[in-house]
Amino acid sequence: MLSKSSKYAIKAVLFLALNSNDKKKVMVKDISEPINVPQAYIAKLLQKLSRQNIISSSRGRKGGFYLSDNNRKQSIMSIIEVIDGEKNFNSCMLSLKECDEDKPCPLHKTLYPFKSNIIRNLESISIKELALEVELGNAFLPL
Amino acid sequence: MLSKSSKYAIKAVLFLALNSNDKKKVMVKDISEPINVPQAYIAKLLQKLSRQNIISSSRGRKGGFYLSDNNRKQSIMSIIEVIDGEKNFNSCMLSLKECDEDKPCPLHKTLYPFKSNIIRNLESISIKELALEVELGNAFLPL
DNA sequence: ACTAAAATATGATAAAAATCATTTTTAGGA
DNA sequence: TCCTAAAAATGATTTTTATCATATTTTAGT
Repeated sequence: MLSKSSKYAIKAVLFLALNSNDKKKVMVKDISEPINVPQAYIAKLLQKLSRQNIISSSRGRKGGFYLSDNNRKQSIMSIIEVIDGEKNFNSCMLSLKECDEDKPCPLHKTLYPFKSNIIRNLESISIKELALEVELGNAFLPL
Repeated sequence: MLSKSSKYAIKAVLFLALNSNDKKKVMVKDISEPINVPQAYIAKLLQKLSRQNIISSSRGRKGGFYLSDNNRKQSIMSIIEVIDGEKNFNSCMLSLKECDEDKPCPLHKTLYPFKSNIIRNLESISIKELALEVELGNAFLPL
């Protein structure tokens, strides 16, 4: 469903949402350790997200990654799109090229409604909202 | 979501549902071509399915793959389980080891209901039922 | 029995995804 | 200005997934 990379990225962004702001930057090694993802690997993902303005970064001394207020307004889907390139979600369950309401694959009718709801949710939930759930103790981010 | 292998396998099984029975066996090359999957590759998948009694086969002259009446009663999920090994579906959206109702990951609450419905559907739809949809012209199996 | 046609088994190769290592650029502080 | 700490860039390696190739067994027909 989600690639490992997307999962890592979401975890890292949530970690940043909870532990950073424009005054308080966090460097990769202090992100990679608590979320339990190899440092060099998460660094690459963060750079990609930063280039697409999903997260912010500054380099050099006192540098690090962080989330601005604007960053926090982005949807969870935007993270996935940057990392996985949206292909995964929008494609047919059986990977038939031509699969839509008119010419649905055998699984389309039963599964598409659910899938489409998942997509809609991921598009509508913002980083900020999701982080709030963790702050309120309604959700957890272990390992 | 589904691995390429699972998708191939489902297509092949549906093809067999539509084009074979215990009197009419089909050999790999006559399956691989219409469903557009490399012959040697689909052969491996079919062998795996055959070993787990999802489909039937007989070798030697006049041999081939086919679906018995019992085979057709199997669920679509059973195909996926044989090929992918069920890991993919039952795991948390963020791959956290500990993620359940008590200690949900941030995406659990919003997405689990949909995912769980998808799983339930795949478990309840039989091969026969899905093939019927294609026969009735309600669903298509192109490419 | 023999042969040819089929699945089955095994292992090799290729492609993609994930991980690791090294170098370069940038910016703050002495 | 120069040193150092950080991200950014680049590219190499490993692992997993997908694909290909070859040999082995089984079975029907002669």
